[in-house]
Amino acid sequence: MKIIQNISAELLKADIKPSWQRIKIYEFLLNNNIHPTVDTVYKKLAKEIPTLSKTTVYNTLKLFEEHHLIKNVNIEENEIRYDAQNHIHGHFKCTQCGKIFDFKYNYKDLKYKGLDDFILNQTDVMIKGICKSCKEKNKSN
Amino acid sequence: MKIIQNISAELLKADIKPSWQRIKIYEFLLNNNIHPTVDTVYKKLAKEIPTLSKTTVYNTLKLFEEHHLIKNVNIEENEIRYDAQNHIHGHFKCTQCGKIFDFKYNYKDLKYKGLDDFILNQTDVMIKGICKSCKEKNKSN
DNA sequence: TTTCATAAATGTAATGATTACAAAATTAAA
DNA sequence: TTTAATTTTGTAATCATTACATTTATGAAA
Repeated sequence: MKIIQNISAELLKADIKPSWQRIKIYEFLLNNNIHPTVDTVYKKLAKEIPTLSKTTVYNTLKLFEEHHLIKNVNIEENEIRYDAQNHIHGHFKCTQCGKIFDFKYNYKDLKYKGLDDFILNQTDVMIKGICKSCKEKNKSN
Repeated sequence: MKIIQNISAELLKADIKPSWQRIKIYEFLLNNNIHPTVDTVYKKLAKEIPTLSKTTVYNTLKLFEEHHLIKNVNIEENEIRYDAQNHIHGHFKCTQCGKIFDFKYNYKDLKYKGLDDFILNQTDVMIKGICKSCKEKNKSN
């Protein structure tokens, strides 16, 4: 749980003017590592900020992304999800229950062929499969 | 360049009845490793098959994917792309020119933490950055 | 060949996420 | 306070995808 002042300071450090909406949106992302969609963020915060517009959520999240405060995680086909975690991790999507799991991997050991003289800014490892819980559920049937 | 008979046989092997549309769509994917969108496939083939419907392209590509003949590559935020290559490779997206590059990586060395007892079906490595050509273009400015 | 049943393809309409845009509200500066 | 700039808001437009009903093609049986 980060307090508002810290959040405000982090926004400023990223060259983002800390408006109330921006603070609340960033706070939500920091306190909810659930790779939320725009709609999820909007619905949760609309309770606290009744005047909140979905366009604001879209604009704000895009702004955060451009300032490298959060990452755009391309897990689902049809919607953007965001992730505010700053440690390197991969995403596992269970194709049965739809849940998304974080996992760690040895990213330092990764070697690439074909990307000489390319600038690598963001690496994502995405795995699809069946999660433990679904796997066990399937066994019992 | 695969010939029609081979393509037909491959479809049958995947339990897919080889209709003319399906053959042409699969042929296009095999001969064009460009991670095409549905729209790209549709537009190219509409010239050869004037009656082709975009819905058919959607349905067919989904069918191919369900039968593990092709893969759904989640490179862009807003559209599905497909890949018929069967060797393991990653995708690099240049955030400047938008081009997508394939690259090889040492996938056998990848180790995961947090996915014990999970079934891993498909692993994707996606990198965003600046390609060599754009990097050099930027230098000269 | 004709008939019938099934599968595949087609076209249109609906959905839903995202974006464009202009107006309203807020903030900062003068 | 006045003014300008920034941020937020709401509505309308866009565009990829899907739903669905109709038409067409295919294949087997008579």
